Amino acid sequence: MPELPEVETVRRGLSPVMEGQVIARAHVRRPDLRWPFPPRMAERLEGQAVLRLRRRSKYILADLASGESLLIHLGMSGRMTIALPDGLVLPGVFHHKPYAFEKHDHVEFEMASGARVVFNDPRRFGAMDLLPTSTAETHKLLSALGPEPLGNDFHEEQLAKALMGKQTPIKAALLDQRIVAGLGNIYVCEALWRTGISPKRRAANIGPVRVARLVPAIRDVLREAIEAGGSSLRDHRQASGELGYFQHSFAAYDRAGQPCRKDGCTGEITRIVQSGRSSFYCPTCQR
DNA sequence: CTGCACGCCTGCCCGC
DNA sequence: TGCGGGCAGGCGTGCA
Repeated sequence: MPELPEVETVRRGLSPVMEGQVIARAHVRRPDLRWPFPPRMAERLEGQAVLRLRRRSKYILADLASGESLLIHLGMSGRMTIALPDGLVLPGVFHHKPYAFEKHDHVEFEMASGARVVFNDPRRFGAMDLLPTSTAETHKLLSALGPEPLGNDFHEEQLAKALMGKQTPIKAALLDQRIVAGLGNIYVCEALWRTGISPKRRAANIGPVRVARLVPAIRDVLREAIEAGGSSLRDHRQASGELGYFQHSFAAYDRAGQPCRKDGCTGEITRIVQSGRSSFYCPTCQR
């Protein structure tokens, strides 16, 4: 489900109930998600203050006072939502409702304030792990990640170098988290539409001018999506439980058969399958 | 090394 | 209404 904008939306929503707050109790209702939880996860979380909530790519990291960090991945269908008991008012937290157990609520953090943070994930492709904060970047899931697309390490030279010699289609290259970290199927489709690049084009065969245009296109689409609270197709919810609404701004993704929205283009958005995943693009203006 | 298919899960939507 | 097939925002593994 969630790509960088959805994860960032969730992180921002959780921040007022978690940052600087203590996890009083952790309820872990099953032994695993995609992988087994780390040993004694609940005990290692209980009583810990959350110093900071960070995001790296599609991962959320909660830095704890113990010197450990809780790593959270939402997989395809994961949600983290806030529930507040009746009458509890916290600054910056809106649209809450009291907690009522729902199917697939696998993990809950009961904060000392009384707020609950609920991790729900029907497909269980999500993950949690505990790792030393000081060596977080060497964690197996994080060590090979490329630059943050909204950070300073993502720029024209970096991208040109990463795409150099790559015979794979640009669609697959941009989904490769080692090249740039955080894009998924939706935002790759959208960024390629914005730059007029066909998802089928070999990565190595994109000229320097178009590589340069990809950088701001990727940044813009991610920033706009974060601003809109992410894209809600099936699963994504903000931490408040509200939908995101960037899906109404899609130009390519999930628009098969509909007219291309580019000025002056008379093409129609087409769905193709590349390495087993849908790509949506306009064959007329994306070359 | 690269590129790709597959599996992990559940739920939903569509056609019959 | 029921049932089977296809599809879904991710990602690690294993294969050629």
